[in-house]
Amino acid sequence: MKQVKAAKFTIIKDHICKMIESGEWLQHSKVPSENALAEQFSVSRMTARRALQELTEQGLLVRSQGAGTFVATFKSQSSLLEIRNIADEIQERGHQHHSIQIALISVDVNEELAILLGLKESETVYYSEVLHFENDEPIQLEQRYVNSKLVPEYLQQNFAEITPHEYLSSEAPLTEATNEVEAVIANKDICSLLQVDSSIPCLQVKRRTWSSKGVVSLAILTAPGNKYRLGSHLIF
Amino acid sequence: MKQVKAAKFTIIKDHICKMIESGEWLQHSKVPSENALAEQFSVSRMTARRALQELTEQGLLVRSQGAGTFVATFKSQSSLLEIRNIADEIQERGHQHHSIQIALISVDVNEELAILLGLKESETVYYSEVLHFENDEPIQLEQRYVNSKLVPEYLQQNFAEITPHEYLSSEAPLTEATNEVEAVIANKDICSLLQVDSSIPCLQVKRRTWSSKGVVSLAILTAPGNKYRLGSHLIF
DNA sequence: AATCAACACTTGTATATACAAGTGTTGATT
DNA sequence: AATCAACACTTGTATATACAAGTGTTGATT
Repeated sequence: MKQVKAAKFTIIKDHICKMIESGEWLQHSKVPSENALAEQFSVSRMTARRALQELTEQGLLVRSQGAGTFVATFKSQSSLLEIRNIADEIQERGHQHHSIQIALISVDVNEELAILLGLKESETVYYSEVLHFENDEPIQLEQRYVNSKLVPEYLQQNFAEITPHEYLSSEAPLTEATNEVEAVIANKDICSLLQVDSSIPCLQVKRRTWSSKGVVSLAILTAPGNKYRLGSHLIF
Repeated sequence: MKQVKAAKFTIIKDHICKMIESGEWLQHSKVPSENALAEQFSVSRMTARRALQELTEQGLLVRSQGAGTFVATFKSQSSLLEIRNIADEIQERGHQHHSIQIALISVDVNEELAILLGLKESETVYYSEVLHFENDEPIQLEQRYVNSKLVPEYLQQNFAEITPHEYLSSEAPLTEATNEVEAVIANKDICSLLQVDSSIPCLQVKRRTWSSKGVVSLAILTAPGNKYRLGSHLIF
């Protein structure tokens, strides 16, 4: 693992992200000014400015000339050039999640799952089931199958601390993903976890992610379709 | 209309856009370096850099430290980053479609529709409703509101021959789009058009498209969620 | 001919500085 | 009490400068 010296503006960005994600800085609260950050981190104003600027582009902050910089309204659809999965969006708003179960599964080579993950004979898969909350309401169920060859220590993670997505991103940098979106009526178990009536349509995203070494995981994300929207923004 | 003096970096951005859009600079061709642009436009390197930087974020250019800046690959970005709307996919398989109705609508400035389309006082909207088929089965309902200023001859088109999407693409080259995906229970009219039971969840995509002159159209695409999938593929 | 160090050129990060322009507060004037 | 000009503070744009770091070419050495 090559340790690259982090650029100064990323240190400031990380700091601000942490303050927001941890809930220390709430919606609409004022963020230190460029000059304040510059002094605090002993950098020039332009460097502090870059950190604020990039976070603004990512939709975490909003800025107003003369007035200052503020933590963005969490609800706002901020996504650029990406189909963001719902969990990612929640993450930015300081989400909570409960791990329901994790397991090691043996998969038959001919099963669809094995094909999707590109598994060979007698390879195994890790499975995790995590429920995501926002404001104490269940908002998304994440069922994830992970290639055990590529991420051997997956099951040892404490998914109360870190989301599967966060862990996978840190461990095996993702280079690519495919998404399939369906509208479904979820089964009883999922409905009861999400606390929705079984007649309510849900959005279901099947997302496969790749690292440079192959398919890392297949995530099945289910969310009530009336509560949450999947936004995207694209340029031709 | 207050005429604001354009910032220097936008002048450079506009110039580069024009060179690419006009076809003068082809895919992968080398773009002048920061220093070259700085001299050409009599600005500092940092200002020229900003123009290149922002166009890179928009996906028009790609940059490589040491090597230079190049015009991005046109096709790859769009197909990779696109949520393909269901009609587009059908199109590739030789689809059929029936026009159900077309109309001219007056919209109140305060209505959501007027806001979404960026309409001013007393401007009008064209409305079209087209049902798409595959193998003689209804597969998607397309309800589309079109800015009558930007596409004045919309209603004159024969939508038995050409799909609204095809026509709009030819008429006002689309530069940008936002999509919102929801899982919904469609109303009775839509269900009967799609020939599905009213308990079946549907995928509903709200897609707004822009040309360089503004919002061109708002399309509401509804499809049975169990039959059809919305696929996408993205690169981080 | 093959090798490779030196070099010119490119983008990336960072600083210090200047002025423009918008916002909200403070305090003198009415 | 109401008004509003002055002011401090904020973000936005722009410049000049320095060095880091990656790339591709050139030319001397082998």
